[in-house]
Amino acid sequence: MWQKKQNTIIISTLKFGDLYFAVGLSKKGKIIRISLPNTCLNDVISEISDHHPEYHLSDEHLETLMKIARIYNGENIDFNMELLELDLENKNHETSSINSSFERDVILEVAKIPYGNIKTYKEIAESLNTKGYRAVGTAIGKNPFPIVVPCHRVIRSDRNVGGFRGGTEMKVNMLNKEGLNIEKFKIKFDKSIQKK
DNA sequence: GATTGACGCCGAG
DNA sequence: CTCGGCGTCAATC
Repeated sequence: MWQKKQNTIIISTLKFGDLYFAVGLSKKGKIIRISLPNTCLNDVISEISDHHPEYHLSDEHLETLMKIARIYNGENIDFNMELLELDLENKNHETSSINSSFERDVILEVAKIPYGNIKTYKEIAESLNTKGYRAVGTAIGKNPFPIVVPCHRVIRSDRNVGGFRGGTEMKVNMLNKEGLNIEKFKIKFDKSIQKK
């Protein structure tokens, strides 16, 4: 006689090539967290379950997972941002993914960066009218929706690629697949510099 | 309060 | 070019 927990989430996984992908969704069907790909299935699951301990596995949402995998592999595909849980209302709820309006504003700003383009942490900060460049970096570091919200397209002002949760290697690989030239972790001059 | 960041800038070597 | 040191600000302890 257990009770059905409202906070239980659904985790779906997909193996694409030799990498596993995972996505966590609320009962409402909104995406609350996306994991970075990994060769270890347990790792991609715990990347989500660490934040949402009560879950059950499902093999639904394969379409969503396929899209994520293809974007990761450098394809330019549309992703419906409406699928992401960006509300702050369930702050104390298990099914919230974003913790503050600051984080939300940062995520929304990063989401605007088009395929194959880059923006600096400083530029993101400036469009939010703050000088808290590091705070912006920290918020981006917590991005619950990597790949889909393209935090891999945010680099440092000195043109170094900067940090990445999944390791700098992964960030460089993703940018390469989107057509950017990188040498010694620095972005080389290319077409995408003429943004704005 | 004090410390910690996926940062930025400037000045010294 | 690389380093330190300091500015700055949100989150965390």
